[in-house]
Amino acid sequence: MQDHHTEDQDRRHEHLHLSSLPAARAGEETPRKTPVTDSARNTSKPVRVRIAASPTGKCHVGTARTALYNLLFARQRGGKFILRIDDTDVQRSTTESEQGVLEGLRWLGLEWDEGPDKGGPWGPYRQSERLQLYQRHAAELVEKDRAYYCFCSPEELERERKEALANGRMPRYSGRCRALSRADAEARRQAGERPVVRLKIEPLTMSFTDLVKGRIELDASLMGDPVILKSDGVPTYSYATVVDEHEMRISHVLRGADHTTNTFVQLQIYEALGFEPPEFGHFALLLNPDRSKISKRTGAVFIGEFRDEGYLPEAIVNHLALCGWNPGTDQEVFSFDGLQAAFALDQCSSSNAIFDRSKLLWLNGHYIRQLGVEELTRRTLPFLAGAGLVPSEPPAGPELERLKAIIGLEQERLKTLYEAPELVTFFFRDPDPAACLELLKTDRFARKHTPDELKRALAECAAALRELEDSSWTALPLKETLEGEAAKLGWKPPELFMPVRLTVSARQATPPLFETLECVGRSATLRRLLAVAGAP
RNA sequence: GGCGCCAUCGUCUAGUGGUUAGGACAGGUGGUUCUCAGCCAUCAGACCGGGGUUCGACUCCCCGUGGCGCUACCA
Repeated sequence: MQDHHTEDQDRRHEHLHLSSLPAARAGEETPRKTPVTDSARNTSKPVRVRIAASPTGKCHVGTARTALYNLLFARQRGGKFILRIDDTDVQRSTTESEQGVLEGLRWLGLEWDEGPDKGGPWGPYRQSERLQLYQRHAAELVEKDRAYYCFCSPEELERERKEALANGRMPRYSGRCRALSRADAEARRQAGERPVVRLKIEPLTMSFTDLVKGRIELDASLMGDPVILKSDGVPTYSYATVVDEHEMRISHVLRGADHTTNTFVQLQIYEALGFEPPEFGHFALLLNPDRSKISKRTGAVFIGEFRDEGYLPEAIVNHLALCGWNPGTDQEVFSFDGLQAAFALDQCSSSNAIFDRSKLLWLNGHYIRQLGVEELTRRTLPFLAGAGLVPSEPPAGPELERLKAIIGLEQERLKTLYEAPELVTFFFRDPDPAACLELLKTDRFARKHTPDELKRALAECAAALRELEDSSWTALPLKETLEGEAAKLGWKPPELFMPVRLTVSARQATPPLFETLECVGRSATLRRLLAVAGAP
């Protein structure tokens, strides 16, 4: 009897441990019939991974990173990447609110193979559209006596919880309704009461081998019986996820570390349902700069915000990849294909990482410099149009050529697309002469001479420059002319070049002066020089 | 409170008993240069604390401490 009980427990225990390595059982007398190793299972099933997104209306960086890791894993194994909407929280979920999440992922280039918008063999891909499935399995669990109806009221539960806390005990469900007979439960349901369904937790010492964190253990006897179906018939997260992972043939559940502990409840649900659990891997979380849980309070955490701030999707993907994973080499810059080749779960960090903005900014600048001028111009267009510098319909012909020249000049000083309008405005609009004059008084090079001397010099420059025809208004002749003027004045080059720069752009930093003048154009340059030279 | 996970420069991290503890971003300095940016060079900067184990610990073990997570009819 005793033996039988032990063996029974042991067997169940084993079932819950399918993912543990056989080595952990070394010395066991009777070897398992078919010892299953992680690697054996990995190759025996087609790889299907998923991102389970809450329809919160926005795509969170954490969600994006998890999606990326899943996608990379799927692609390198020739598997499928599935997008599922976990919208069982009726309060927060609206039909439109999933749109933001989809947009964010898509903008990053993290395209899914199956999802709510494109269907697939195991849909629907919204949990709210699968309620009957959960309810059916829940009824089976009650039938099999692995779950039971619980009629305890939320108030009652809350009171017990507080009481336990006050007495320093762990708050967990007492299991009172376990004792209810099936007949009583049925009668009360007929009478109109709306119970929840709770899973009967087996008080086992459990463990599983996490693909990124290694072996993790937990004593299930410390858990209370969890609700799997709420009184309104909607499943709880842990339960719905188990049913879906199974029904959708998910082979590897790769998700955030906030789900590590939940995994044990889920393993018990798999066991109760008679489903073989998938592999699990939990990624360490992304944190705020103060090491607190990441939140919208502390700056941008949504993909859409980064897009609006002029970040490139490839920079974000690259940075996200490096936040929690490393290639084991000194390489920092990765294309998506490069990531796909290098990514590995066992190189993923198991300690939390701060989402570092400055490194992202550097990467963004790097990718901007890498882009062809044509492509960079195309991507910058929406920002320029937003600032009213160019019409919203894409320019063509000479207009486009000029725009490309301008963007080309600013390319290596651009860290985000968002900065573009501010940097290039002066190519399109004359600056305020008064503002230029102010700068002439404070700039460290211009300061070498009095405002009157400067105005005279600018007027002379204008006169000299006027001699250049439109056709020879290019960097080299411009350089020769202005160098000649500086020599004539007996000034060091910067003492003249800087005032010219300030006069033409009202900015202390611009691309190289002569290329800049070329792009600003003959008439605008002369007009601006004269405006400041003749300013009061 | 209980349980789980984690702990190397400011940040992301490499490192698996013996290393000048390496790289990248950010910061400092210098060079290139008409400014800025870029590029190049260079400097500074870390093993949470305490006990063990060991000839020898960043590395292994234990205890603290700290962070994060879970402990819901949220996901």
